[in-house]
Order: sequence, then C-alpha cells, then structure tokens
Amino acid sequence: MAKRPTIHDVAAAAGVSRGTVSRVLNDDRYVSPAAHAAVRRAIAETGYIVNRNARSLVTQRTGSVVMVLSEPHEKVFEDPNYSTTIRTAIRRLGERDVSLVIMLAGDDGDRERVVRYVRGGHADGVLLMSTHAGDPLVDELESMRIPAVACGAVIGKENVIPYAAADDREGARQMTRYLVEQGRRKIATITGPMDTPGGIQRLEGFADVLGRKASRKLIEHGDWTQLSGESAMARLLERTPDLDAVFVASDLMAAGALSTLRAAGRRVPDDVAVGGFDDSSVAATTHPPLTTIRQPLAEVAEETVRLLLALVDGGGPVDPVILSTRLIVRESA
Amino acid sequence: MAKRPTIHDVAAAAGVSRGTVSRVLNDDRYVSPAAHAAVRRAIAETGYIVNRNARSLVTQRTGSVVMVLSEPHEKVFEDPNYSTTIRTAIRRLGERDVSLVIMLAGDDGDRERVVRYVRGGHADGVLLMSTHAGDPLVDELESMRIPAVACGAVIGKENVIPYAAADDREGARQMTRYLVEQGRRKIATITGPMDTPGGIQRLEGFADVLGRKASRKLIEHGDWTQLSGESAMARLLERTPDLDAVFVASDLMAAGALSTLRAAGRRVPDDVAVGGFDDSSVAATTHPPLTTIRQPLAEVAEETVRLLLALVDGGGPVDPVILSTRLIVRESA
DNA sequence: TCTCAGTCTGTGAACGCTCCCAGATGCTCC
DNA sequence: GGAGCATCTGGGAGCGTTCACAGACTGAGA
Repeated sequence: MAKRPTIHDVAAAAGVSRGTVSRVLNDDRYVSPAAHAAVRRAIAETGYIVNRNARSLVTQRTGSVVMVLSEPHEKVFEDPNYSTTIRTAIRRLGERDVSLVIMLAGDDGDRERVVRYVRGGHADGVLLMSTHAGDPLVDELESMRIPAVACGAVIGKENVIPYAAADDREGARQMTRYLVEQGRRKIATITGPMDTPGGIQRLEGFADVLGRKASRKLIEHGDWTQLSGESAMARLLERTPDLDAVFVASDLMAAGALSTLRAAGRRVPDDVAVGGFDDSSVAATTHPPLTTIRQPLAEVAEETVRLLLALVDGGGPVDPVILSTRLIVRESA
Repeated sequence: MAKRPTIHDVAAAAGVSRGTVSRVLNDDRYVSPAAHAAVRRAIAETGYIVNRNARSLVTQRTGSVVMVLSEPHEKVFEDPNYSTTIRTAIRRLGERDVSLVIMLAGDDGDRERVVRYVRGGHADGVLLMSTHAGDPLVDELESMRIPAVACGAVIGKENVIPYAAADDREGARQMTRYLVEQGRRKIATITGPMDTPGGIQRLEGFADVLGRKASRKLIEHGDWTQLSGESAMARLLERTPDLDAVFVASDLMAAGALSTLRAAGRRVPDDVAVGGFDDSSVAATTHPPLTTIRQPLAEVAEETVRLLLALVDGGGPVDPVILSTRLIVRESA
C-alpha cells in the first residue's frame, strides 16, 4: 500500500498550515473562504483520509460503539430477531459514520475481553443485547462510566441503563385477551427465562388478564429456544391434557410447541389455539401460520441507537422508550 | 473516567524504562526474568491496558477486521445462515484478540463508506459475505492491496479473492441423486440468483445428475427469499403440473415452495417431494420437516477466518477451501 | 490616531505507543 | 587478559492528529 497522504501533505498542497487543514476537517470557526476552498481542493487532489487512530489518540473519541451479545454461545443468534436489530443498528450508526463492533459475552473469558476492550477506550459507547439479570458485566461498565444502553430492559438496572423496548406486558395482555375472546377456557402459557424482561413481563401480562385462573399448573418455562418450547409443551400436556389454548412467549418456542402438539395428535387451532410473540420470520413458516404479537423490532433498535448516540454526545440522562405491540391474526388461534 | 495509566506509569512502578515495558508487552526477546516479573506486577497493580490507537499509529496494524455484507438492505440477514457465520467469526477472531466490525454494502453510499473505512486504514483485513458477481467493491479492495477473503467464492474473482465454501455442486448432486433414487421422474429445481456461486453451482450439480432431463421448463430462479420460493414454485406448477419433485437451492425458499404446494393441494412428499439446501434452522420448523443438504457453515466460517488471518499475518498466498456437504433425510422427500 | 474586539493563521506541545540505536554488562574462547 | 558475541536496558525520534496559544490583520468606535 502506497504511503497515504497526511495532513501535512494536504497543508503543503493547499499552501496553508496543518492547523488550518485541521480546522476545515473539523468544521471549526474562523477559516477564510479562500483557505477553506484551497483545503477542500487539496483534500480531493491528494485523496486524503484522516487517520482515526491519530485523531482518537488526542480526542479520546473512537467513532465506534460495541454491541455486546450476552447469550451463551450456542444460543446467540438462534433467534432471528437479532438480525433485525443488528442490521438496523449498523445502518443508523453508519449514517453518523460510527462503526459497530460486535462482541460476544457468553462466558467469563468473553466478558473479560469486553471489559478490556471498553476499558482500553476502544468504544465510545456500549449497546447491550439480551443481558440477563445480575450480569456482572453491567456493574463493570457502570463503574467505567461509559455510555451504555440496552435493547430491552436490564432487569434490576432499569434506572441505570436506559433502554428501548416493546411493551411486553401489554402485548401479552393483547394475546391473552384475544384467546379469551375466542372462547378458550383453559389457557396455558410457556414463558421465557425468568431473568429476562420478556420472560417476566409477558407472564405478568398473561396473569393480568387471567387473574386467579392463571394457575401454577398452566405455566411452564422455556429458554427461548425451539427445543425448550417442545419440551415445555409436552410437560403442559401431561399435566393438563384438557388445555385448549397456549400463549407462548416467543415464536421460536411456539414453533416447538406446534411440533409437540402435532405429535400428540392435537389439531391447531381446533383442539388447541396457539399464540406466539415477536412476529419473527418463523411465524409465517410454521404450520399453521402463527397468530402472534408483533413487536416493532426495527423501531426498538432505532430508538436504542438514538439513546446511545444522545448519551455519547453528552446530552445528559435519557429516558427509556417503550413501543407498542400489535396483534397479528393468522391461523393458529 | 479516571485518567488511565500509560506505559510511563507502568515503567515508573516497575522501576524500568518504557522500552522494557514495551518489550514485555510485545513478547520481545532480551528481557531479563527480573525485569519481566517487575513489569508484569506493575501492570497488574496499575491496571494498565495498552492503548491500541497509539499502538496502531506506529505499527499501522489495527487489530480489527471488517466484515462486509453485500446484500441489498431488505434482504440482509433474512437468511439465518448469516448468524452462524457471524457468530463463528466473532469467536475465532476474538480468540486472537481481533475485533470484528460489521458494515453493510447494500448501495453505493454504503460501499463508499466501506472504501473510506478501509482506505483510512481502520481494518487489517476484509471478510466478504455474499458478494455478487461484478461488485465494484471487489476491484477497489483489490487495488488497495488489503488482505481480503470471501465466505463463498466471488464469481469471476475466484483466483483473486481466496475463499472457503461448501461444495455446492456436489451437494446439489447428492440431493438430485437422492430424488432420482426415490423414483422421482419429473424433477424441477428452484435456483438462487445466477450471480452467486450458490445459485450457479447448485444448478450445475442438478444438471450434472439429470443431464438432458434438466430441461429449461423445469428450472426457475429465486433470490433466496421465502417469497421468491413461493412464486417460483407457483410458476413451476403452472408450467409443469405433473412434476413430482423439486430441488430448492435454499431452505428458506423451500419453505416458500412448501406453502405454495400446500395451497395448491399437493401433498408433500406423496405428490411432490421437496429437497432443500443449507440445513438451516428453518428446515426443522417447516411442515413437513425438510429433507435437505447440510452445509458445514460453522466450518466454512472458521476456514474463512483462518484464511484471512493467514493473509493478514503475511503468510503469502493461500488456497481456497472446499468443504463437503451431507444429505439430511427428514420427511419432505 | 489609537484601542479594542473580532477574524484568521501558524506553530509547538501533547496524545501513548513502538522502533531503533547506543551503550552496559556478562560470558566464552583463544 | 582481551576480543567478540549475546543479552539486556534506556532514551530519543517519530507515528498523524488536535489543541491552546500567540501573533497578524481587519474594521469600527472613541
């Protein structure tokens, strides 16, 4: 690679000093129109591109943020929702010329790497994904005082880490209400992990609607994976064979529940109605297609990025953002 | 954030000079055991972490690589295969303390951003994903002489950009042969885009087995999306109502084909056998579960990363890697 | 005319690191 | 005992920026 032009070369070509070039580069005040034009021309001629390392060295800003995925390794990304979030984040950040580094935080080694990365000053901000309650990483980040936001609340840290999220509780109410309206009498639920906001709040919404009828016997827990949906459904069927509906807290788990129901000879929705949550891409591929709750994932991602950038720009504290969900009726309920 | 310790502080704490600390940091020769120990201790005491910017400024190495996703925006990530690749890449790179920046290259603006990023020296290497034939970005990268590899060949640049890939052609042969062995007589195919290796080579493999029987009438093209699978299947059915099998070049498109077949009242596999390709997560959720070809995605990703690191480390030219596929029989064929 | 504020420009000093060279020390071998 | 080599250390220079400061120039107002 030929030696790249530096700010010196540009200054020489434009017949001005380094300082003036730097001022043009950073849109500083006090640059005469003539100097400005000369510098612009010299930049174009030389093909100059600023060296971010040199800049970061003095400004202490990096122009990049790191997204931390906290799932255990096998599960990371199993959920297609990640894709939407990542894509959206990259786009929005890109528009501001901020680049996105992705790191995994599935085990202690990973977490240590993340801490070293952030402590090393390589990111201006942190975007937390699927962080579970009690994750030690959160405390570490907090102590470093680096701008951090989460996509979906971090349980127990709602007032510390700003976040954007879908209205999980209300979404669960929407689905549960719908099942009730359809005349279902024995409605069960498969929740997500109880250390995640989606796990907790979707169960709360379910209970809000059913009240005393949401008995222990009708509740099973999964871990968002399809397999866990299958086995949770099997446990429910064994315990309460006469259930006539189940609200599953994610589409992927719902897909698992559908297989179990099919294997058990239950017709969906005739014998058992199934409601999902997410409206992710799997919802349309299941058989029958899944009636589900759409969360505005792209918007959640956009808001998360917006919050982070606001924080990085030093705009003081920011408030969480909750976005509303919508019932999508297909064929499973 | 409290002022971070620098190499000076460590040197002072250890009672040695900057040079010695730097030597310890970089595993240089010629450091006495005593000095080594003192420096190690001082690093631990001060909580020192090297500043990569300062280091990059002099070494011209960044410790990060950029993954470029070349799909148009709407489609990026629709395919669950991306997830596996990204996850694997992050892990393998992380082990070497190399971080992964992800950029989109869906339109010209994006591509320009990528070029600026790379030209600006912010990455040690480039990992190309789903790059289509004739993508101008490839020429630009080539002219910059930055180490670049692709996950899946770049059509027309097979000898320029090293790559790791599954043996698409042989995989397609495996599936086609299987359909023939099952007694299917009129076998159609839905291909991927004909400017991608998967699109081209899976069709070639199909044709290898069927020879003259692979007539134009039995070939339709999709663009990897589920929707395109649906419509391609519809066109095939209209043109050749008596087909009794279809090899679909991706699971996602196969899921689409299944819906169309179901809507048309065809039973799978009784009336029409369906074979997919990828063995991605959707393959298990379809109804019936998809008989498909497994590509060793994680291995492909690992090999891609290995190639890139070898190139970055300057180990001279590297050879493409082709990994073999395997038939997974489920219920759709 | 002088002053003063407002513009505009150039330059030295960081930022935190690696590289390189000069010099010191100790050991082996003749 | 001295030459020669390998081992080890310190410190100056430089990587490409931004920042702060000093100085030069302008024009308005006293």
